[in-house]
Amino acid sequence: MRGRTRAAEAPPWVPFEDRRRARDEKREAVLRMAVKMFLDEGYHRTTLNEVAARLNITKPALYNYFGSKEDILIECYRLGQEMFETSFAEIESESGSGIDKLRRLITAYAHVMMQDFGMCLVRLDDRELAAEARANVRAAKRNYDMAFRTYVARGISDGSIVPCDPKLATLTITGALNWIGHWYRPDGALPAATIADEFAVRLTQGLATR
Amino acid sequence: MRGRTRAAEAPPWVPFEDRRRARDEKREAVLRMAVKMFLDEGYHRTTLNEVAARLNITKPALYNYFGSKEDILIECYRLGQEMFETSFAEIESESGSGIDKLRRLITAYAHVMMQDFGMCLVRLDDRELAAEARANVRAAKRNYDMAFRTYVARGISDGSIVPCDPKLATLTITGALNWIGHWYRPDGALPAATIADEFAVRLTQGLATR
Amino acid sequence: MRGRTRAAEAPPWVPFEDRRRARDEKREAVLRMAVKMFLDEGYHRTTLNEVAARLNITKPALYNYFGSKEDILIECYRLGQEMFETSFAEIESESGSGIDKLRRLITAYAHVMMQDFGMCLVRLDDRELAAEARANVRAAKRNYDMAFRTYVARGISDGSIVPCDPKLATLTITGALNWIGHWYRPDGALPAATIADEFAVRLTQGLATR
Amino acid sequence: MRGRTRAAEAPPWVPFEDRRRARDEKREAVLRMAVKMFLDEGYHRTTLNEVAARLNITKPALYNYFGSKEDILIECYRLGQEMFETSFAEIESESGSGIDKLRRLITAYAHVMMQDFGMCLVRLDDRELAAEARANVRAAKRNYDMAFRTYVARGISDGSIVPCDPKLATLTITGALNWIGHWYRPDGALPAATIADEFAVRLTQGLATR
DNA sequence: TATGAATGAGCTTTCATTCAT
DNA sequence: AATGAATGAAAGCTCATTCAT
Repeated sequence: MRGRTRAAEAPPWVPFEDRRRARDEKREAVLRMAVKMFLDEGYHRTTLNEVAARLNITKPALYNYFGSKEDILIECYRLGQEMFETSFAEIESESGSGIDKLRRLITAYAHVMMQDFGMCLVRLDDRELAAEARANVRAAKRNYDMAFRTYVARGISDGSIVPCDPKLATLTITGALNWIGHWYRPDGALPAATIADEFAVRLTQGLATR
Repeated sequence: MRGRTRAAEAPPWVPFEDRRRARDEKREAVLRMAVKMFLDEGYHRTTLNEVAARLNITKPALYNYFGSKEDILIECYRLGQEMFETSFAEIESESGSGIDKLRRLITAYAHVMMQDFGMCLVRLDDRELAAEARANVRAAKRNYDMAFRTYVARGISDGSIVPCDPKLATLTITGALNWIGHWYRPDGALPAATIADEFAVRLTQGLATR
Repeated sequence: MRGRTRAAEAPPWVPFEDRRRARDEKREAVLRMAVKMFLDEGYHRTTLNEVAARLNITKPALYNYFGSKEDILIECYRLGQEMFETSFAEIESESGSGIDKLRRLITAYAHVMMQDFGMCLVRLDDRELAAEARANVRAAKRNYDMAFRTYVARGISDGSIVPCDPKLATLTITGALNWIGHWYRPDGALPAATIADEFAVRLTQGLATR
Repeated sequence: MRGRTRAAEAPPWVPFEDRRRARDEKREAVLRMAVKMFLDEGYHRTTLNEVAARLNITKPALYNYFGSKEDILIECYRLGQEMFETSFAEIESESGSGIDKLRRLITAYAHVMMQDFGMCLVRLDDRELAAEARANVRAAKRNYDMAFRTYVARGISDGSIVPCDPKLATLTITGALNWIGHWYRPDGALPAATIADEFAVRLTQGLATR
């Protein structure tokens, strides 16, 4: 009865749509809470009980949104990877010399590294993941490294970067960038944009021709 | 014959000394195995049972050498800290311009970071430690950062380093260095000395005046 | 039909109430089983596994009702103390001469001492408890002793008890009473009421004036 | 050779005797320390390590004197029983009316109950013992109870004690006496002799004819 | 006789996960 | 969709006891 009355008042797909949206919002809320707690306390020391409690729900309710604790972790990684990959794709689609693109890549990478899901990739331990998911994550990380290396190599080719070993050059750059995830505090003295821009300058200082 | 001769030559406390030495050696063996496994598998996923099994002893035997799992972890950190601090003290005692000492610090830090106990400080999670030990470790880490910052500042003063913000300059250097602990493989293509020397050059390229 | 009728009659919170009641009942069942086993076998020798097994549940299920083994013990003591204190309060609120109240106290104390939770106070070892809980229990025990001593002193004042040292007089009385917890068997030859009444007579025989 | 020389100097059994005496003394020292700690901390919470440490020896050394922890406990009980039985035998061998002997028994029992080995029988848990030793201890305890009951009955027969139920009369007496083991402190305000004498008076006050 | 080292057995506690409702 | 309750699996730690020396 009630259902019909409602259906008459509004397009029939609205409740479903609403319901799905509500569901998605809750799922996201779980994810945002979980990532914060994973980063704060570590994956192992974060119990699902505590995650649920902070969301004012109970532990089994989480299983409506995720199949397992590991699934939550996988999703954290996935969202982080998405952020990286979106940034990277945009840079790749643009034109510019090797050094230009390298600088843009550094800036973009730094920005992602200062967000919860982005820093997951360096702060959380991918050995928590089962083989498949772990392989996936590691492949992604390697790809990001390769992106840096590719731009360095391109810069050497097009003369915008001084001749050097792209592998070693990249290792210092990505190291400095990844470490951001370990010290950055959103409420700290340094704003994210400053950090990102400074790093782009500093990390390419020795590489640029001129 | 030899036995007798020895007995005549050696002081009577030898057996005790032997025992103590054997004990110390075993303690160290535990530690070396533990640190390897902590680094390989993570602290949480490494069970004392497995550590013991790999040493061909049983779990409770470990308690002859360490009071708790956490004590083993603390000792790993302590040995790492010792390595850093020994290196640092030597550099501090030498003379040289700011940039010189910074370079030596980078080389030394990189070397320690490529050894098991040294990389503990960045690979293991100090949140596993109870309050006191954790505070200790974090203070040590801060000190190391300060050492870098101090040399940069000194270099700016003595004109060997270009004027810049020591804090930001240091963040890229220590980031790149700390990250070594996450990618270095003793059996990899790059020898430790190469990495250390290259990093010293690269990470100061943009800082040196001339 | 019946379902509906019931639903109409009963308030909607009944299921919740039911659940809570069920929960409380189970908690009590745990407690009753635990106290029996603690008394039978001793606290240390009673494992949570055995407690759980006798209740046809598993060990971790116990942790739904109690935070730790010690918490169960604390609760046993608390229930025992409650029984003593309820009895005592009632006697205190009544009127009567010192010897009258002493006799009533003896009877009441004996009765509590012949019940599981009551005899906990003398049969279980309060050194199993952590400092705070132990202090609490010991204070309670001292209070009970003081109640006896107070009534003896009062009886001496009002002339219903012959002059004597209240401390020593009390020590024989409470000793005899506390020991009940060590020999009383519910299925033994002597009914609880007989014991309580006899003790009230016997233990005051030498004290009453006339 | 050396043996002979020695044998010539002194009776051959002396060293053996000495050695045995030394051994016995050590055994006793273990026992005295153990009983103190069992009483102080409880049998379970007293570890052999701690016993050994307090004697400035090591844990396995204890096994030279006792076959197991339980053996130590058994010996504590045995020594306590000996004390009781010696006292009892002496009283039994004397003459006197029922009430006289009952009073002497109370005094003697109280005295034993105020000594370490004596109070073992009521302070330590005989369920720690394996079946045989436990049966032995329990039989002894029953015997002591029976001694009291016998003297009460004898007193009723010879007219020195008023007619009453010997079982119930005895329960108050032995209860008060056994409880001494739970509150007596050697360094307390009441001297042992006072306690023993007072108890003898008080606990028979209601029983004596005249 | 005494020791350091090792062991086996056992216990409490934790936690992700499942299930009936 | 959500809950309370329960579970299996596992981990760290303790301790009496044994053994080679």
